[in-house]
Amino acid sequence: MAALLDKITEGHKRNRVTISDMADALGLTKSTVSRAMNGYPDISQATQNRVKRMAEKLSYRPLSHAQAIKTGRTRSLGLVLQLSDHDAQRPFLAEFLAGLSAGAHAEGWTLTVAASSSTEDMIETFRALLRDGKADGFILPRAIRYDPRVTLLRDAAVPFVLFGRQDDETNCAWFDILGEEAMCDAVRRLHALGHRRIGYINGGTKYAYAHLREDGFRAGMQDVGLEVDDALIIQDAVTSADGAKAAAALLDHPEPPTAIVCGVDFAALGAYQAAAARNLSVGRDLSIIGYDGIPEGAHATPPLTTYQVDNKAAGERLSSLLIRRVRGEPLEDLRETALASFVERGSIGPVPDTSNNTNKHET
Amino acid sequence: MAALLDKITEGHKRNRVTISDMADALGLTKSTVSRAMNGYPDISQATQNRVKRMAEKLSYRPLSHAQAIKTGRTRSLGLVLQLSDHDAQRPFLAEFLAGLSAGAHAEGWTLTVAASSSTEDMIETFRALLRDGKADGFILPRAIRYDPRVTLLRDAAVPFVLFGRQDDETNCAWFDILGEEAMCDAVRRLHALGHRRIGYINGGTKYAYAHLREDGFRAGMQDVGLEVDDALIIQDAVTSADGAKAAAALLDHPEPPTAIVCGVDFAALGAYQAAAARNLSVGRDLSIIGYDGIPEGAHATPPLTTYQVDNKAAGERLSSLLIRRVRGEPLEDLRETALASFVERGSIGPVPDTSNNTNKHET
DNA sequence: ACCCTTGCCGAAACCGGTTTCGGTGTTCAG
DNA sequence: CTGAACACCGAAACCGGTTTCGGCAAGGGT
Repeated sequence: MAALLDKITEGHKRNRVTISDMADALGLTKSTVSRAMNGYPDISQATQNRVKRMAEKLSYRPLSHAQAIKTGRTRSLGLVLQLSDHDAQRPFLAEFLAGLSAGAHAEGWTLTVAASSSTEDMIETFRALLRDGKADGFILPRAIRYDPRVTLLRDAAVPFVLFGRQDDETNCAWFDILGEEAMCDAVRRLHALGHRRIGYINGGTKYAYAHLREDGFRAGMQDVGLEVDDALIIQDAVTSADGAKAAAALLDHPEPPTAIVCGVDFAALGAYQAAAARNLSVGRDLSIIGYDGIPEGAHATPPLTTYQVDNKAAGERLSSLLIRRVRGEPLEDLRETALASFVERGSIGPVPDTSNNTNKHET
Repeated sequence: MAALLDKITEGHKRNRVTISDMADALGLTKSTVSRAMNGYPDISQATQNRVKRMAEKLSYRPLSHAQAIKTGRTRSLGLVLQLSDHDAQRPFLAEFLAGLSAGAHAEGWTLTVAASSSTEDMIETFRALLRDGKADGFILPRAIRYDPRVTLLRDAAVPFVLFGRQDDETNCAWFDILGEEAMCDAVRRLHALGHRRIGYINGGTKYAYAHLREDGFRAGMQDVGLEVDDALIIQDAVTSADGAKAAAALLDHPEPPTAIVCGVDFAALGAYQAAAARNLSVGRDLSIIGYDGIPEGAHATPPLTTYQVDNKAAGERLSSLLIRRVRGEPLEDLRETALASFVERGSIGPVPDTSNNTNKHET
């Protein structure tokens, strides 16, 4: 009889300890246990401790679905990916997810992800997740300048946190890596190596990061006292093909740059091709600095000097921030930045001998 | 008064239509509505239709958390990633997730993902997700030969579906791409081009796919009447560095192969390097075929001939299979396969002139 | 005409929590 | 000594569903 019962309960719900079990074990009522678990002030400290110790002992954790039906919150973070994004943030995704998951797990939260193809689709996806209470808040990767997701979620009064800074920063929580500092630093380093004509290949201008990085590049140029030649700035290179084309344009300039800073590593790798096509040796004839720290860069020849961003750490921070946001902390306290770390490899070097610089192609 | 009420309800739960609203609108009770929605046989067909039409009209969807508390199921698929995996299935992840998400969304399900670093961690992650009812079943990417996840989940009587085939196929639902067919086909094509000495660089032998693909390679060799020289088979190359080393070993063989088949594209790209280091022109002096269809392959010089797998479609199929599994369909009906599609690019060609084949290095 | 199915649905309990409301027992001022 | 304030907890309603149980009416057999 008892065995039969065991078998039945085992099959479906494995003897999970419920709040009633807790109440029985403690000689209290469900309501008291609930309020103790949630730290309500009208439960004495002594009782709270007693309850929490018992929870520990019985390894009781309130079932999030059960609470959700009353509270509406389910302790889960939402992430909707956009495949149309350039390369679907491919290199980052695994690490980024790992970070998000780790940050969520640390607080006992989970991560629900959805993918969308179009922007329309994306909005619909948000709506569906919200309507079904599948996410208490969202992480918004790859901030766009005037991000439609932000207006959508803000109107719906749904918590979110941006990865990247939006134009209208004041109204959101965000985490970002200071790409502009990296770009600025890149210029300084190149200047220290003697470079005076420095080109810049920017990333996708629809994204917020591109503008920031360009600003950083310009700031660096100003710092070292160089004037920027707008002909040496090219926009919207996010793939290696884009980068090759952009670099080609720079190198075919009457006064070509001796160094190129790239907003994204893929573009930098494209620049390698353009250099090779012109018989320029990267690191000697042409210095290249990228940004992102994709693995392909390390395996290129010569290995790409770049600024490495820690996407796993970013994910962790974002999870943490969003959880705090859902818990009600004010926006102002929920903004963090981090720096990308410089990784010096073989793709930069001192400026080449300038005597026959313009005819370098014939070397 | 009414306005105040509106404001309050709006803030927290946006006037979601509940089962009681349905009951009122229809003049039925909650229980009838519930059973009608779930297609219970003791509700007349007429009433079922009436209820479902009304659900459509009011756009009512039962709240999954609310049902979960009684049923234990929440209409969500679980996916736990292992970062330790070679390159964390990096190239595939975005597409794969998109497919999973699409497949889930089509049935009104969602996807919750978690990441784990170690195997221990992974088991703990499964447990946590199950204990909190965050997933009704799991998708298990990258099948391992004797997969610990399989035993874990089978013991716990939790539905799952494998991406890839396990050694013990009879006990699971799975979806897989027939990599062995691709490898076999590769050999046939190379043979048709005149190649007689063909090397094989396999992927990670801990994974199930590697054994299957090697079998496919051997089967192809047998098909065309070639004997396999075990010295021309190298195992466990999953990165481009691995591939370069493996290919180097093959090319330094006294009787080097004129063609190399690779179990994974990354290894194939590594073989490019080994070829370049020996002044062999890929596509002329040495033919290379890969498998996976990573984007890097298309941009290599020459572009890599490979077998493209559609990871998005795979994800969709896996979601669908798992959902059916959770709904109770028997294992036997839940096995599907697909083929990778051959993509001919520049990395293969007719066998080079054999007269000075062994001295090719000096060319 | 009577009983027994069978089809169909309502009433109410239940799931595992949260929250409102109220009722004790102390304490402390008057 | 009384009354009010306060700290603390129990009783019960509630959230949005599912499920068990039972009741009623129509149909079918004798």
